[in-house]
Amino acid sequence: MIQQKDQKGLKGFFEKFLDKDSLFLNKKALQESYTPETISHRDKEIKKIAEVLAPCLRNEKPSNLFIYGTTGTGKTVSMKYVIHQLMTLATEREVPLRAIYVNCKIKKVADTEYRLIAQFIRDLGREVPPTGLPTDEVYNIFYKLLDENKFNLLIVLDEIDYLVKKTGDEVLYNLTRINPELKNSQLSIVGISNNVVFISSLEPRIKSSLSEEQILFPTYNAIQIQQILRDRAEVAFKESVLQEGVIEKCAAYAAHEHGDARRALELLRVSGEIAERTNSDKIKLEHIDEAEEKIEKDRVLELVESQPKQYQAVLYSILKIYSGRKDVIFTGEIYELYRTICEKADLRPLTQRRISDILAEFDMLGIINARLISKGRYGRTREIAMSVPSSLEPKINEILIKDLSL
DNA sequence: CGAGATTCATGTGAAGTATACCTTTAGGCTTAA
DNA sequence: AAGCCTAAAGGTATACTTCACATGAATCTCGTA
Repeated sequence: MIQQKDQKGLKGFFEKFLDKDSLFLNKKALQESYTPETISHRDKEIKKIAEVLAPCLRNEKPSNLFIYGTTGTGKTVSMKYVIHQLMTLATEREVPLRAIYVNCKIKKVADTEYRLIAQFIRDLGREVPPTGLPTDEVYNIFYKLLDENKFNLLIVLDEIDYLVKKTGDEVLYNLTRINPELKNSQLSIVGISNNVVFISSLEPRIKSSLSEEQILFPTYNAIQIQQILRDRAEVAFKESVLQEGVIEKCAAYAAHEHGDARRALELLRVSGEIAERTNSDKIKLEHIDEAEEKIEKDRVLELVESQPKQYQAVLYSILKIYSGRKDVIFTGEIYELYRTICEKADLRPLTQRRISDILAEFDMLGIINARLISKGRYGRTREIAMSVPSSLEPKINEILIKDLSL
């Protein structure tokens, strides 16, 4: 917070900020949205994707494709990379090809059947209302859009397991069955999932249709991550701003988390930001530790802040009980406290049924750790514990109190 | 003592409801001929 | 008479509620050793 007396110096501060040499050359290279020129250690996978999808350049329908592997193994980047190349070539050669990338995990965008199809339509350049239309009607608009113009459509469904978990596999069934109805265009689906066993949980007919081709992305080892980091760092940072061992340490942290390259890159970026902010002329090892903390903190706090009020009230009850007694909690206790909190926060309390679902969602988000247990004679319940670092609890508490105006 | 039966506290699926939003339709008003 | 606007009617998706049944191990019950 900048105090009154400092305000005169604000201009000076900005000037100094501008004059100061940035450690970064091109920070974008470390951001998640960045698609690098070349992707290391994924040649085989990328080639395979390309092989599967190539027919669409000849206006033939490529096989549906299913890609799986744990987080941060480069599934999304590789896919985006191939799409990018395909699209460039397609425009060059005037091949009628379009690609839609959707992340099904994003709430309120693509987490129901209706919203998913609506999102496709929007991506194809037509507006549809957020609700109110029959789902059939939305499908019809989609068909028509496809049939009006002749082109090949490539749909990439990232985190497809979330979609199925929430809405069932009917969507996939409908999508895989669209093709025979289309006269002009063709539709291919690429599903991406972190969950390795996901595909086997599908109904056989959908399973076979979706996974005409499958590609597994193996995890990176520490050496590979190091190289990925070096490649990106070269683009992102100015020369010799990295202290000896920084790359190795980032890689080690990430390898710890089963080879998650995304985390490693984020770690490196945030370390750079911290170094810059503290006026260090180099990124040092201790910046990484700080970054590690900051990332987790930001992730959790942002998540907490973005939750709807009801969800926050539930979380507040959990936090309140949990921080008073560092032990597992049961659903009943939470619900009881939740009701009194609703009263204080001027909220209409939801039913226990609903709270049960909300708790399950928190579990999925990784804010809490819930386990279904039976206490025999004393019933059955979820055994719940907070799963965020306890150092964050006061901060979360603060946010919740503010948001719920308690 | 041990095999079933019982029990508790809540999970969970299905169906129903409230709300917000959409399109269609019918009526009323305006306008131009 | 045609055209335009508005409000009501009729329909949907979504978030939530209600209802009813499922769960599963600690505990109880009761026949048997």
